[in-house]
Formats: sequence, structure tokens, C-alpha cells
Amino acid sequence: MTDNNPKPPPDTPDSDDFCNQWPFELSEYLQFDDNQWMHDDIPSFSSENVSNQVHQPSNVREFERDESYFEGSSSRETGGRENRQVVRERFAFKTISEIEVLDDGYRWRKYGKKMVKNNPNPRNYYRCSVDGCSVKKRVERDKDDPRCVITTYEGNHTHPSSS
DNA sequence: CGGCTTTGACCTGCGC
DNA sequence: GCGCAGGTCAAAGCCG
Repeated sequence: MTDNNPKPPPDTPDSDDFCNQWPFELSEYLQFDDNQWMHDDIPSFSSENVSNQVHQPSNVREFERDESYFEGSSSRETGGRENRQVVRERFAFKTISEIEVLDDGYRWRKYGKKMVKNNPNPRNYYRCSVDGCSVKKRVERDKDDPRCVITTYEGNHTHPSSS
């Protein structure tokens, strides 16, 4: 599962290198504002706005990030079980893909699955399977476009990718 | 046998 | 206070 990618993803999506290293093409960039997905310079989140930029099944269509948000101020993100003021980075993107779990060079262990409101597709929760690494990701299909997979990463890896 | 997935239960915060 | 929604836990089962 981890040997299909030519390059591992970076730990931080903070530079042009991020777009160059990620194993799929980034075409949209968005930002988080607390729990809201803010669309910087993008009129709406609909896939039609970016569909003309998609050329391959695995292309990333939209990309978002949220730097330095505080777990303690967003208890929904932790199930309300943690109050530590831990700074994490969160970013998300939408891809067109048959498979839900993109091979990003890391090993992930599924720890939860949940039906969410206003979406007939379940949301899957994954955690990095490397000891000491607390990176998580959520994966769900877009309710408006089942071909699209929305992946949300949370935190930074404390180790190199396994590929 | 170890690692992973599945799945129901549990916990917490928020809105009414 | 209650119900809902989202996130996590953990036991059980599966698979290589």
C-alpha cells in the first residue's frame, strides 16, 4: 500500500515544495477559519468551479489548511476529551478518486467510522500507525459529487514516510 | 501471531 | 435539562 508513490508528502504544506512533493496535483488553495472552511479567492466550493482543472482521476481539486489552531479551543476536534493547548496544523483537499484512502506514503490505521449529517456517505477516521505520531486524517466522499474524496489531515508527522 | 478493520458504545459540547 | 452531532475507544473478528 505504501509503495505506489514516487514521492512522500511533506510534513507541512507551507511552500511550493509542498505542491511539488505531494503525489497529486494541487489546483485549489483554501483556508480554514476555526471550524469553517474559508474559500480564499474562490467564489464557492462547488466542484464545477474547478472541474476544468482536473485532468486525472487522482488530481487534487481543492486544498485547504488551518495553521496553528488550538485543540483546547475546538473540543469538537478531539471529542471533548483533551484540553491541552496543543498547536496543530490542519489542512484538507478534495480529490477525484475511485479509492478513498490516498496512498500518501504513510501507514494509517482506521479507528472510526461515522455517518455525518447531510451526507449519505460515511466519514472514516484514520490515525498514523507509527508509535508516537499523532497525525490524524478524516476521509469522506463529497455528498454533491461522489467521485470526489475530501481528505482532512491534522497534525504533522514526527517521522519520515514509510515508503 | 501481529496488525488491521469493523462497529457499537461512550463521551463531550452545543443548541433549543 | 435534553437531544443531537461529532469524535474516540475498545472488543471482536479477519487476514496475510
